[in-house]
Amino acid sequence: MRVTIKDVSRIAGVSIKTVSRVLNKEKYVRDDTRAKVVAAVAELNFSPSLAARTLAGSRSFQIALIYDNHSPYYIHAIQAGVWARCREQGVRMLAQPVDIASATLAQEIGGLIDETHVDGVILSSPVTDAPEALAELERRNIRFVRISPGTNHALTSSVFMDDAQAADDMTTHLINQGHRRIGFVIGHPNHMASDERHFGYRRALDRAGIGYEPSLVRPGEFDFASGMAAAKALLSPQNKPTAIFASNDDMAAGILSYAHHIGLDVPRDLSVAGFDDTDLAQLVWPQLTTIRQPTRDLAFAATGLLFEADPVITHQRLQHELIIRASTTRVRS
Amino acid sequence: MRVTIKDVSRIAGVSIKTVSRVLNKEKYVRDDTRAKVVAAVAELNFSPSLAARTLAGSRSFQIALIYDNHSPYYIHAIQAGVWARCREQGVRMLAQPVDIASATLAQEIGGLIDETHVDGVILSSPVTDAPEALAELERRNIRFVRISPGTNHALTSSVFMDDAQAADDMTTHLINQGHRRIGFVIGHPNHMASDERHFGYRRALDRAGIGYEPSLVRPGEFDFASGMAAAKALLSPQNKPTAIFASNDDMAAGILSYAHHIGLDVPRDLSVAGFDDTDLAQLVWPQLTTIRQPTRDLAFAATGLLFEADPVITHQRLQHELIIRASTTRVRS
DNA sequence: GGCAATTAAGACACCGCTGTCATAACTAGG
DNA sequence: CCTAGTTATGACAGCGGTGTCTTAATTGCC
Repeated sequence: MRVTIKDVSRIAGVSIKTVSRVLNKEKYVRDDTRAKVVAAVAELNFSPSLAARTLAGSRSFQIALIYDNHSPYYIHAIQAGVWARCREQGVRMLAQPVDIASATLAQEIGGLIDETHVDGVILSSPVTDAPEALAELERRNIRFVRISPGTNHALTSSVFMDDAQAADDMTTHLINQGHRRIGFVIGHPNHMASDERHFGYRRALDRAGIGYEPSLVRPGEFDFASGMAAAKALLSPQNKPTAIFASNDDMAAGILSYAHHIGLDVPRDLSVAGFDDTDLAQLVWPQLTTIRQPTRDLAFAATGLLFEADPVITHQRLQHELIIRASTTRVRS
Repeated sequence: MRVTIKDVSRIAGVSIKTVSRVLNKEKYVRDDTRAKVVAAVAELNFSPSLAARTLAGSRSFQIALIYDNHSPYYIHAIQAGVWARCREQGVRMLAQPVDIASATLAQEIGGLIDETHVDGVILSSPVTDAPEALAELERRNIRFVRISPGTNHALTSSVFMDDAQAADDMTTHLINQGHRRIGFVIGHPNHMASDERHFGYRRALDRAGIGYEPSLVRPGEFDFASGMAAAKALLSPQNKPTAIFASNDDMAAGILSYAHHIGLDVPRDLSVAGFDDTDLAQLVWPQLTTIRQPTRDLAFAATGLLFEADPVITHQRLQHELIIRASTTRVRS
């Protein structure tokens, strides 16, 4: 049979309510009483039933992480960050993949909340900007924090980095290395960060007095294949970029692959830069110059905001970092 | 206020027990009664409280996926497979990372089960072979299925692939391409699959009448860095392998990187093969010849076994596939 | 030492469902 | 038409905790 709070109370010689107080770290328990309870809990190896606590109380000790992102690296880092913070709080994490294009998105999220009574929700991009999802969460009046939202910043607490500034930094770095014809691959249109990065690229060019040339800019989807395709278009004879800056590492890897394929030497013939600093950046050759996005830390911080006692809306910006590796170099004169 | 089964029963004009019957697809409900209930559920957009169902009933509609694996690709695929199967069953998945080296492993798993009352557990390698974890699950008499266990096969249902045969296939492929000096990088010692793959490599050599040369075999840890380190050791002048077979793709990527670093052309000067066919295999250049491990399908199948009504111990072998890409070629004469 | 304020502990209802048991409504066979 | 068996539905307790309220014990202060 399952060990219950009753067993603990019997062993400790107190009422179940007192055990409950100790479990929940409430005050008004004498130290010696607390000690007896703690001892009984240890002796019986008691873990309280989440189901019962949820049903009787006003908390469920669970939060949900909702995501729709097909980059394993990104998701892995996000999960790790959320999980680590949950662990500190003694709260369970429910990982919930969704499809933001699905017609039943709101229903799924609503059902999740009703079924599980989660205490809060973490939204990762691009679910952060799915109106149906946001509306559903608002309607249920549940606390949620967004990681790198692109829109509607006043709505909730959020954590993010400055994507525009990061892209600006990278572009400026390339310019400082003498590059003037810098290709750019835009990210997935669903992600607001894509716009920001695009904007940062353009701003840096502007400031340097370099004209923005549409033929040097290509759409992408954040995946390897679209990186390859973009490279193919950008590396045509009339374009002749000396560097290509991709909006994420996967696409940069695609560019590398295509460049090798047509016999270019990176970085001698072409500099390639990525964005995100996922593990992949170091698993390709040459290793990618990229922007370190503090993904795990963003997730960790976001989860911390969710647990904040005072639910005031807070925005936390985490610092990115320009990581210079072997895939970029000074332009040949 | 929350919508409860009472609200549904009132709208439908039946008792709460009847609503419960419909929810649980029990028999002994007339079709017209069922229709009334279904309509009321839809009208109120009712989702039953998991906490209440868990507490009152004998099921929790949740299972746990326990893993300790630092390959994002692998975990991503495993999660996706488990999740897809859970979704079909209307069951929630609790993802639980653990540290199999931790002294509190058993306690953590025990606590998880006591707290959440999960209906079953999926174990992914290498937790599949952590004795404390297995003992704890046995002690709690909970159903669990293992994905690619290395030991103790009679203990539980499991799904797996034939790692030895796969490594044999790959080695044989290299031999057929004329390679005789084939280096091998062993996987992480915690993983039983490492032994199997190592064994398969050796068996293929044997069959071809090629001697097993310890200097051509190096330990690894399943990560990029250990692949690089192994390459450094293997590519010494006295060794001169014409091919290196790594026990996973991450290490193969490390080998590629080191080979490029010292100016080797892959596959002209050196063939490199991986194992797993993670996304990474196509994100490096040249793309890796590797073994496709049906990771997602393994997870999907394992979860299916967990839901099997009749809990008979079943072992399901899924087929691997030799994927030939650009990183290997005929040996130069 | 007496009284109010504070601290400490327990009694008990109840959270929203399911399991068990009782009972009502049908169906079939003689 | 009656009885037994089957099908359909409901009443009610109880799962294991927490919230609220009550009461007892202790403390502080004049």
